[in-house]
Amino acid sequence: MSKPEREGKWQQRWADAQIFEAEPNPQQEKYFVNFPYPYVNGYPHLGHGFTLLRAEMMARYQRMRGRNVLWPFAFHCTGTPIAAAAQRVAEQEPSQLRALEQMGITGTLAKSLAEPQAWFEHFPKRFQQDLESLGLAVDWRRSFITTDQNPAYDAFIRWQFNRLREGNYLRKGSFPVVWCSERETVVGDHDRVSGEGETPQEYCLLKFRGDAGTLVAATLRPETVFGQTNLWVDGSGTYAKVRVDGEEWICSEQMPDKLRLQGHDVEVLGTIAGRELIGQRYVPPGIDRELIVLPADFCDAAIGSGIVTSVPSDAPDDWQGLADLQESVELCAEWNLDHNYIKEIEPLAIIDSGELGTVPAPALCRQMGVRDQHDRARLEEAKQQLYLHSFQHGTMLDSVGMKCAGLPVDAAREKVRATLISSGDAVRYYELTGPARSRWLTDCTVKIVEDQWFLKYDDSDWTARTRKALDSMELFPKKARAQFEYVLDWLRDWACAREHGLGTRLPWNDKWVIESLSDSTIYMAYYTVAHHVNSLPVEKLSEELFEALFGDGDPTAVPNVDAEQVAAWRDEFEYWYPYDLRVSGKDLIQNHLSFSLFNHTAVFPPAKWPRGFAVNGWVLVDGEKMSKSRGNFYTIRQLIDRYGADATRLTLCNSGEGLDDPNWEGSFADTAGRKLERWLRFVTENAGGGRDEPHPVDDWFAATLSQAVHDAGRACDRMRFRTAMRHLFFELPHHYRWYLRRCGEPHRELLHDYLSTVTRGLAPIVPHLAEEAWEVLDGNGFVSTASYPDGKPAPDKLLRGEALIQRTHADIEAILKVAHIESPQTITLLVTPDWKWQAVGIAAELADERGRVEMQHLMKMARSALPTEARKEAASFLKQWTLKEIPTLGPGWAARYTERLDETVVLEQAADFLTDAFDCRVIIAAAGDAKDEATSKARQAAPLRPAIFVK
RNA sequence: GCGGGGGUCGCAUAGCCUGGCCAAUUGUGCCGGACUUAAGAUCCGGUCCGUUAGCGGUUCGCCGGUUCAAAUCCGGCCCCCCGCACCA
Repeated sequence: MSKPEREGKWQQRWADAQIFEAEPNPQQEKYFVNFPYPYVNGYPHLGHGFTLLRAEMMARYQRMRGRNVLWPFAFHCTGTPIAAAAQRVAEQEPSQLRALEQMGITGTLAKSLAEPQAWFEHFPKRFQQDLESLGLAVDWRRSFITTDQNPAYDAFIRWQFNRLREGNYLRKGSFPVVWCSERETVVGDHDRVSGEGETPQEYCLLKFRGDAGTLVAATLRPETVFGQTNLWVDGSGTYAKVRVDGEEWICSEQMPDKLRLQGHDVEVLGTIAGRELIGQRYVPPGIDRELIVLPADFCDAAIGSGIVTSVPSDAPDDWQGLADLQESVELCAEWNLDHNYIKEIEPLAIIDSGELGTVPAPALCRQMGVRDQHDRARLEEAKQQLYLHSFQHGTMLDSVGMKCAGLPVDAAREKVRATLISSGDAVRYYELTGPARSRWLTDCTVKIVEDQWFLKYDDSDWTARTRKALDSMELFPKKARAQFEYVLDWLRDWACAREHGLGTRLPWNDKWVIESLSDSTIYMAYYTVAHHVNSLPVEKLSEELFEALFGDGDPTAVPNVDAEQVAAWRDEFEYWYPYDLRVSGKDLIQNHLSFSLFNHTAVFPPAKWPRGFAVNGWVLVDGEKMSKSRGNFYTIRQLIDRYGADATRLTLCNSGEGLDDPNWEGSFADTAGRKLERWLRFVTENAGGGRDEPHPVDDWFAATLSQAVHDAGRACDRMRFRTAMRHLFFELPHHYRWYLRRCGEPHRELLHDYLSTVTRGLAPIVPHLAEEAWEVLDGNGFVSTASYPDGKPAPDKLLRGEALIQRTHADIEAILKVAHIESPQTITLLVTPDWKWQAVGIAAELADERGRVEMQHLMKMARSALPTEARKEAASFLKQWTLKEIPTLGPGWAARYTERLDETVVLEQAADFLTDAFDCRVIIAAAGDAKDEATSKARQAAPLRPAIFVK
């Protein structure tokens, strides 16, 4: 039977037997594992595969540990990507069509994808097919999609948000968005013809008060107010006089509209020429002196307020503008400025920027050879460089105010901003990070949405409770905990609703659609009853139903649904929930997983809080990031077609564990299938075989096998499946081969034990192959539902004798190699005399915990304890032993020498093996009986290390 | 810059918490041998340097320290990955 046929056969049999369809069983301990539902705008790929498989292996492992396992799966459609992609298909956008084509989607199917509906139908179906082909042990009955396309799920999410609102976990606030004034709509990335990725950026709008009104200037660096020396305006431009929130402002003519969008009360009063402002004096925020208004050509009335505050110490533009004026009497005269006064303006040192000094802008301008204020390229570069550098390394000098002296720049920035805003000397103001143009060909601006809903992740009580939930969770790997703890504190309020895209509408205001990271936080609870409620008609999907299923509701109060039915479903939720494990990539720590935890502590009592998170790195392909442009992007389907499901799973399992990025190795994948076939052949050829008589080395292999299984089980408990796989699949065969070399033919029961153990141990990883092997072994039922093998650590004593043989074998090989002896005639093994054991025992008693032995004391003890004839040799032996051997043996060495091993017996049992191995006579003798040339080697004999003489 | 995780013998990985049986696991690649008409598969051996007796030398990002003893502990530096959000 071919591999695909075999894998298909088992998938069919599992489905027929419904072994993965989870039903509550109060007698049995449950285990609920899940994976963040994937966003279905493509097919499952290698990246999904790795994380997914970890959940899958855990599900299968826990089932074999006797747990009743729930492992469900669903699909996420909320948000803008699918809606936008469908729109683009409708518009026949070439890049979108190409993307589909890359996935092999053309013709009618491609055409149909102009409707989001078609995406929901096509991709989840294919996802499921591909994952079934991979052999996933999922209960597919519970599958669903999100958004209002699915009324039941939709109702569930509405229930969740009602609960959040009742619990006061939501607040309304303002939030900046990218806006098209023409269409009066939010402009997402997908709605732009240029400027994708540009976002609103918060500026600090500074107010400068003077006779003509209040000049306003936007800055990203409020901490530099201490270094202001003047103001800049566009002398040839025209400014607007505007009444803003009761104050009279002077700003660019574009600004009133922007201010209005940002929630200010704006009335345009008239205009004023820039020229008129020049030479006037204004009182700046943050410092205590008047500033003069000067002309500058880099002032652009189209950006911000068209007015710029000047900090020549730290802003290259400002320095250069000032320098240009200072160097030109004519220029000053042109603007009616007193050149002498201008010349006296000097930059003020306010920030220590490390190697760039305390007045970095002039220095940098000179160093880069900036010609004048029109040398834009150099000035831009200087600005970039300086901005980043002082943000990262800068410290405020003692000359600054507002208690900022000594603070790092980023901290000072926050402090100054907050101080100025609260004193009314500045206001928050937003501009885009760069120009963006909408699909309707309008330039976008920033609008403050006033009634934006937020989840209050910043709330300290909520955070504290969530932190408590985290404390009682199990994390895989444990190392991830620090990152989680940091994130819970760091999270701020989250804008949880959108005016566009797909999703569930806020129950109390259907203008808002719940955002995709907010409708995916507690839905794991929905899995517990999904197969019951998915198909319910709308009239049964009441608030009361979900309150009775997941909250505090009364089952008898549910409209249109039988109370007993509701109670039964509630019992299922009670049985399965909380989830025991959620597996994802480590990038979700900072949003999705933390959100999930927050929402659980808001909606559910502590008994229903999540029990475990597992996170992992992002899969690399042969050491490189996977990407379509590199040509190393693989879908699960492609991998299965090329390697088969089991080989794909084995390679994924082998690619890594822990937080490091796992690495899919092509060369491993190429040989994985062969390795698996080899195991199956091995099982087939050996099932039922073996001898019945015992052999001395049987016990050793039995112990080694048991130890390996024990280690593998412990590794699986910690989700270290690669470690487990390596123990069972790569290391055990080495031991088995040694075992065969030692005894020729394996013992019947032990052989069966070996085959059965490895087969079951591999079942979570490569289930199809394991089923096939299990059938060959006449196993009971499916291996998928068999019990994971048990093992225990091997007793040292059992390993010691075999270690002696292995060591001796290796020593002989080394000697033959180094001495260039091709075919030895006789190998004599000279077993150490009793008194050496005794001597080692004495040394062990005298050794301190560092392994040091007081030599004089040792010799004295040895003299009285050891037989007379040995005394002469004992001195040199003990010296060698204590100085040279002990340090290399490591701590705990003494234990291995306390119980004497009868080396003669052990070696004699292995004599046939050694004779065969080296194809020569092997003599075992006491060191004291050494004859002829062998005598010279006899002295080397030590406990557990016989002297060897080769002839 | 901030938070987190890393850097090991061609490549990939184990070991590090709890220092010493660590020249260091396992896979892959490569080399040699057996089997085979051959290829493939399989099995055996080798794969830091040196070595005519089981040994010696030099290694675990770089520099320094602690210790009888450091891949492992401490300090500094360099480099890589993830995240720094309102997006799935």
